[in-house]
Amino acid sequence: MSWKVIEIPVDAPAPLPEPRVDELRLENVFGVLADPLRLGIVRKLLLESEAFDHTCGWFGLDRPKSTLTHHFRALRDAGVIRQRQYGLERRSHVRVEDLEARFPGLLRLVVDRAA
Amino acid sequence: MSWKVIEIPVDAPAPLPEPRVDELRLENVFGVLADPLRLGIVRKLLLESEAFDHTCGWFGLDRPKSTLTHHFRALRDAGVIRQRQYGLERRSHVRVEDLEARFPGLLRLVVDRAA
DNA sequence: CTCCTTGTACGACTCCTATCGTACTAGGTG
DNA sequence: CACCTAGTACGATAGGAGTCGTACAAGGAG
Repeated sequence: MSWKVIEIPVDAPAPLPEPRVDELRLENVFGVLADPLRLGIVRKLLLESEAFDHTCGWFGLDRPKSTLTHHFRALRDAGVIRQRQYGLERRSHVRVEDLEARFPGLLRLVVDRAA
Repeated sequence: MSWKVIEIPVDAPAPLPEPRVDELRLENVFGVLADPLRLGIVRKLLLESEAFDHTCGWFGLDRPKSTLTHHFRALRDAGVIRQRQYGLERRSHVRVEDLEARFPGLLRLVVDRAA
């Protein structure tokens, strides 16, 4: 993998409910990535995230908060991102290792061909 | 590629209207493959097609004809399959080379993880 | 405590899409 | 010609998903 794998501190909050690796289904992942806004979110996370994960506000998306909640929830339900609650903020990062293990090469497609 | 690339005779009918390779968009391909029925169609074509392409009836899908027309059209509009009219029949095959050129590894995911 | 911030929950609205019945067209066969 | 067959076209329906406003909950700062 050419993108950075995020390292989570051991004392980080537990992830919010999410599907296990063996529960990931290709139809669901395809479905959730078929939306341009969500594809852009995942792509930005893969390309620009650095040492840690990010809040919804970091993406600079010009949409109401309730819309963003909807999309981040969809991404988490499909198993594409992992979310943790840090006080006020809910931070997200792509489940790179899980997705790569189950669907090798998928994230490469997202990074290369999202334009 | 491990699946068979179909060879079309030179005197075959022209393909029905379809997007060019450079018009293929990842969101559209993801969207069209997010449907379980369509994912199954593409997977079956990749795994079981032999020397030539196939009619709608070959798939043995227990759905009305109008439903099948709808799904095959969606696959063609997204650029996943190519269709040619042979007299009465309309035969389909996956655009393996085009998809592999634009989204390398995508079809591998479909074949391996459609269960 | 009060105020601000981050994000959720709920509901409404709209649009898209999957499904299917029916009617129809085109090509092939006798 | 009549008849069958593969598939389209059209329309109706129902369910799902994207969008968003509003109200609300929880954490942090003063």
